[in-house]
Amino acid sequence: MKRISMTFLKKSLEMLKKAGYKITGPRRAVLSVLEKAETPLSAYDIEERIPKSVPVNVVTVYRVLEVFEKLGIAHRIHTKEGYVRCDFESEHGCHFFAVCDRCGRTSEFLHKDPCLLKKIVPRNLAFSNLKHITEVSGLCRHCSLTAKT
Amino acid sequence: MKRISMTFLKKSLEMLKKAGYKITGPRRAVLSVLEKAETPLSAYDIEERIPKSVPVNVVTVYRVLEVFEKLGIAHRIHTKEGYVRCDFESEHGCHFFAVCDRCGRTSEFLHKDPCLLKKIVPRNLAFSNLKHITEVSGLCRHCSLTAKT
DNA sequence: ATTGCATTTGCAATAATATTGATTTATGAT
DNA sequence: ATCATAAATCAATATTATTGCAAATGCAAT
Repeated sequence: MKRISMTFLKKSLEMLKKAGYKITGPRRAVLSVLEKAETPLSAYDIEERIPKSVPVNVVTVYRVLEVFEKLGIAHRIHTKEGYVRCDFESEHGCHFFAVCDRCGRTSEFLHKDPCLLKKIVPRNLAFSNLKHITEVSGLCRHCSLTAKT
Repeated sequence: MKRISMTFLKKSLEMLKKAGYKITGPRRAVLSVLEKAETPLSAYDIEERIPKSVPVNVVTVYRVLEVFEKLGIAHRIHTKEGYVRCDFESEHGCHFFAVCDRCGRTSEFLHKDPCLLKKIVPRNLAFSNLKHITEVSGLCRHCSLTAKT
């Protein structure tokens, strides 16, 4: 059976249902904003981008994002404050987000080697449960071409 | 000539001078707090730990930290909100901070391979100027032994 | 020691971000 | 169509961060 790539929205709704969460207006609205976003958005950013015809309270946005993060629908970027959608491309490997220091645009990618982090962290630190979602930062292609200094 | 390992305080003061910044009471006070800290501290945390005999305003702490981060004296941890001191152990290699998800204790370490990050980020992302200071998180030894679920 | 002066600090006000509890509303299952 | 329950809203408050400006401080030169 061939694997069919699903849209962010469709897959997200499916994940919500599966986890027993209800499909509500605010959740749809936030998904829709995340889907279009090119950079990480704060809860307030998201609130602003939701059509005023169906206003959603910021507090609600916070709570929706909390659920989304728990389910792996959205990821909270720390390098640059804000949330971005997850892409679900694969279940395996090491999950990374690359954040551009200049424009903030974020790219998600997977490294095929799931043990990569273990190689990075020195043995004597004895860290376990290493997070598979990690952020790195630098300059994206566009910004490194137009960079000054 | 033999390399002599310097204390955090001494080296920091030297760095400030070299960069043309003045050695002031608040700056000494913040350095002293960072030196003792075992976990990342917010500006407010730091303010609290400064002896009330020579109080330093939070706003000042913010500004001091800003300078420290620019000079590489302190590093702002994103995985866990707060600042930690830098250790200056070496100029080369890849700089990492490992943050414990449970207790927040932070360890700094270097990976001898300076190009490690380039191996992680896929070529087609074309990120340049990859930050040499990166954070990873997981459970430290102590916490993984006493962890529940 | 004293002076001059740029840098740094403190203060007050405000902005931005995040959290809570109580109440109302809307969803999904029946 | 009804109903139990999850979710959304509102208002209030907490936390974290930023700004402009007047006053104080560090430090180099006298």
